[in-house]
Amino acid sequence: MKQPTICPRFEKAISLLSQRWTALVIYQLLSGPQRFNEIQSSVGISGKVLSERLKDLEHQGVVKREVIPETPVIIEYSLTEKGLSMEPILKAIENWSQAWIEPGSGSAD
Amino acid sequence: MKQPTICPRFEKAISLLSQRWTALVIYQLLSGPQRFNEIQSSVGISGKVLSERLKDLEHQGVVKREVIPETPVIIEYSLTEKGLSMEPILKAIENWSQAWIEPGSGSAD
DNA sequence: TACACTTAGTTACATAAAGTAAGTTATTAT
DNA sequence: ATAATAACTTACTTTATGTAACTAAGTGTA
Repeated sequence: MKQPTICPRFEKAISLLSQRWTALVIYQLLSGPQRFNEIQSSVGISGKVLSERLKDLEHQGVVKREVIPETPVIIEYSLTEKGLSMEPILKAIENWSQAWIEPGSGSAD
Repeated sequence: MKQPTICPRFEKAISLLSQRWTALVIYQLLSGPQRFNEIQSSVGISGKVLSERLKDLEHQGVVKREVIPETPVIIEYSLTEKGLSMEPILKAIENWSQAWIEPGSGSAD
């Protein structure tokens, strides 16, 4: 049994961010709207999982999917207001990583 | 092929925080040194995974394990300086969750 | 001393999540 | 018509988590 000593809203936010790849995908989208393959190759995630994550993030109102009826049709993913508001979190992680993680070591991939 | 558009230090920090339970354990320890069972019951993690996480966090210099030779012997886990310096991250998540997550809904995990 | 209880784990086995790679549908370039 | 690209999906394998029982050391009680 879990007795939530911890705030359920906080837990929910954590469980969102603790999903593998989610934070990285959001971070990537922070630099602007992007297409599926763009995100996939810059983040290094498999198509399968990216597709899952994007759907999930869409349902949670963090990411917006737009079909742009250009020449062949472009599908563009971007952050919603909710997603953009996570920037301070990602920046905090970035700052911490600059201060405390040494670059050279182990396996990042 | 993956081309790391993303800073390896940042990725490393993310992969640390994206491990299930890790952020919650650190958050919990932010409120002070605690014992194994205390963390386990407040976070709602299994002993097996907690043990793994704690070892991992120790290796990464985030958590410190201390054996206190009191009456029966107490094993206390606490954050190192590196661990304490993650507070802004957790606070940012907390703030975001207060602003953007509604408490009542679905499945947290 | 024997029996039960607590702490701090570990072990074995079951289920869920991720990775890999090939396949799909639509469109476009040659 | 053939090959290529974008955006996914499907099938199958590997890894991570969950569950629950078990261990070792110490303590409390009768």
